[in-house]
Amino acid sequence: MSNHPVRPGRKRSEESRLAILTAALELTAELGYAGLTVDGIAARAGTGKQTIYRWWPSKADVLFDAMAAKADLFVPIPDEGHFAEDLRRFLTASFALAAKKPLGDALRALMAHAQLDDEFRARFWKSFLQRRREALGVLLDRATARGELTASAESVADIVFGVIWYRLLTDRPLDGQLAEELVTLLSGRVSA
Amino acid sequence: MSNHPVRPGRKRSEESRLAILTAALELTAELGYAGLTVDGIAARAGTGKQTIYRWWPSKADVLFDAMAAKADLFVPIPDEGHFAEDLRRFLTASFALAAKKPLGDALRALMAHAQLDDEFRARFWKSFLQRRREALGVLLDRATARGELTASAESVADIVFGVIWYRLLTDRPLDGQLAEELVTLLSGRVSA
Amino acid sequence: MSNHPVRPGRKRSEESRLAILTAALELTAELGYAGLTVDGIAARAGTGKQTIYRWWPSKADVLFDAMAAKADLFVPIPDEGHFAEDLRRFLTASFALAAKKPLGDALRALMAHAQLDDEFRARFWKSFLQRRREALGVLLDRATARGELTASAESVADIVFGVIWYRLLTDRPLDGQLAEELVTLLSGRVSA
Amino acid sequence: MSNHPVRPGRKRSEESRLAILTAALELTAELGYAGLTVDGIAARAGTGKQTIYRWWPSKADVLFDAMAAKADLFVPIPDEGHFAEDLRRFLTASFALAAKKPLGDALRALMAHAQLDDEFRARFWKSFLQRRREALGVLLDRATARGELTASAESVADIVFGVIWYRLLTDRPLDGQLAEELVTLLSGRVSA
DNA sequence: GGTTAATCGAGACGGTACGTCACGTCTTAGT
DNA sequence: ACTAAGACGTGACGTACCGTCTCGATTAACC
Repeated sequence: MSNHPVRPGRKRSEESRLAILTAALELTAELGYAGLTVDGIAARAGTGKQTIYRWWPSKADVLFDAMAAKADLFVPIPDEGHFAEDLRRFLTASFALAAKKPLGDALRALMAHAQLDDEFRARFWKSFLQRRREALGVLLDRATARGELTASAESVADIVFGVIWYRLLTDRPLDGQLAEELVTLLSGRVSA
Repeated sequence: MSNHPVRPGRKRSEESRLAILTAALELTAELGYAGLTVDGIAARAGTGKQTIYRWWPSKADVLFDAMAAKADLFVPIPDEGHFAEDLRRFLTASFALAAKKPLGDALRALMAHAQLDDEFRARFWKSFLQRRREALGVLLDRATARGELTASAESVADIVFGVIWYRLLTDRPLDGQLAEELVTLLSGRVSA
Repeated sequence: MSNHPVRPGRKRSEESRLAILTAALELTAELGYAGLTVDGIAARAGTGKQTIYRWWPSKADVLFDAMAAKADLFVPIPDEGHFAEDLRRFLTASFALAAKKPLGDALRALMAHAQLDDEFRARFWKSFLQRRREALGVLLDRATARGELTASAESVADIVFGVIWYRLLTDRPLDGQLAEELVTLLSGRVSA
Repeated sequence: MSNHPVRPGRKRSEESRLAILTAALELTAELGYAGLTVDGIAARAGTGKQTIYRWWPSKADVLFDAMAAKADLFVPIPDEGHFAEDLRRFLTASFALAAKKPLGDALRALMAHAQLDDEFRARFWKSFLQRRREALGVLLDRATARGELTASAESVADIVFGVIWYRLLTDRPLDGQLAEELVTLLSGRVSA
């Protein structure tokens, strides 16, 4: 009944898995995503290249796993009673995530890679972008139920993530003022 | 008085320049940006690779020049009397641009490349992104003067371009409904 | 006890090695050394260029190995009892070697290459020219012991190889008459 | 009747001709023949590349002309009364030539180039090697008339030039002892 | 306890594209 | 006609990574 039928043979090395993820993150921080190579990861991790190719389809997937392992990418937002505060918290958490040192750069790189590799694009959408939308969706559903939204949930999501990604990709910081203006605009409330 | 003092030597070949730009655009359409190579451009254009490297720093710059040569990237928006209509026209023109066949894909690729190449990122910002912001800026200045804006000009620009790029990069179409919601939200007016 | 401690990793491909040597020799015969390129060898051999660069420092080294593999470059001369006959046999064997079709041309090319590449010059001296001198040295030692030499062993070697190379490099055949005159002059004997 | 019919247009620039020859010699001395390029000569000489290609078939021909302009390549040997002394003087003059700093290296390079370029090989033979043989030929004719030769004139020439070139090409100095041994061997005389 | 099978590190392999270099030719304006 | 300057098409260079393929060794489940 298990989907992990007991197979003979050596088990996957947890040590190698971690070494690879660590190496990927370190190398991205040191050389940038453009300087990240599978050979480089393998060398740094003390691993064979095959071990990487066996478990990840591309170096972008390695990097994504590495990020997911090091950071909480999907922070839940408790119900604060009204959308303005919910959104403020969501934005604050998201801005903090993007500002974290190797994280913002890595996300930019993954979004870039997604434009060049159709298969990764699909995986990135499903495993990250869509899940982020769903996290925001929880807030939007609550707001919709309360009649607090000034635009369709779909558009609000596109505005929120659009602004975040646009600032990230154009290398401009995500500051508190922007958050407040978004809250005001999207919740129909004046900020505190 | 001329900034082109007469220099000796053979003049740059206009024929080669055009052949290269055409080849770059064709190959991007046929193979995608990932399949675009300098060797490929040179072969298709019937030029030497050196001729490409002599005049462009990277294949992304070639592609950008090719796009700029084929499409009007900076459409001016006449004063329609109020911001809602100005913005509607700006969005319609921008959405149309992004939907044009090889153009949207090329823009996605250039934004991606900008994430991997710092020098290109600066050039792309100056020669495209910033100029697009300035085009929108004209509208925003008019609206500010009339007191029509619901948020700071800076944030409005980030929202407009953020939504456009986010939809583009996540491969989802830019539809009329989105435009109307943006107009309503940002101009404080109910759409016609 | 082995000087080949077991190393991990895939073994060097004997098949590729042979294909490269064969291709190098064929292409030299077909196009001349000037037309011999690493790209060409790799294409003909069905290998990657890296495989060539991994194992040989230059195309001249490839060609030398190819020659060494196909021909007996260092024929031993049995003791014939007196230097005149020893030398005659050495010359006959050497002349035959130089006259063999792709061999003479290849040797000319390698000597030429040695003039343009200091590192290859050193390798060519050690792996070919010096070993040829040592082969002749055996004969000269026997002759010295018997008191048959008309000049110092060093000078005799320079004369023998000098004449061979000079004729080769000036594209003039090495004929039997020359051999006889050398034998007479250097052994102090009248030829049979 | 003149073989220099008066032609219209600008005369060949003597200044450029000299600058090119000087540059060729300097660059060969500084970088070695392998580092000698037509672009380099033109840049150093302050000349267009076309001017070089108009007057010389290859960079080797430029270098040969440069050498010929700087050194007396064909020193005549006065009749000293007997072959031994004639030969000694010829060898001394030749050894000195080969030892002169940029000259020996340049000669090595030209001989090498001749192996890779059939047309240059023919020109080099006619304009240098053969003329050197003729210079020696004068001595050999005198010796033949006096019955002093120990081998055919042809073979003696091959031995003399063979030894010189072989030592030169294998980067070993031409010393006085070698000269004496050659004199002894070829003139049938004991050296002074 | 031997057999079978999956994994591991290492590293060689066939490829593709890179960005550079030098070639020899052509074009320009000027002498 | 010749010159300096320099852009051009061509083709080879040597390097970097790619993703795949042996190797021999190690580790686990199965018989």
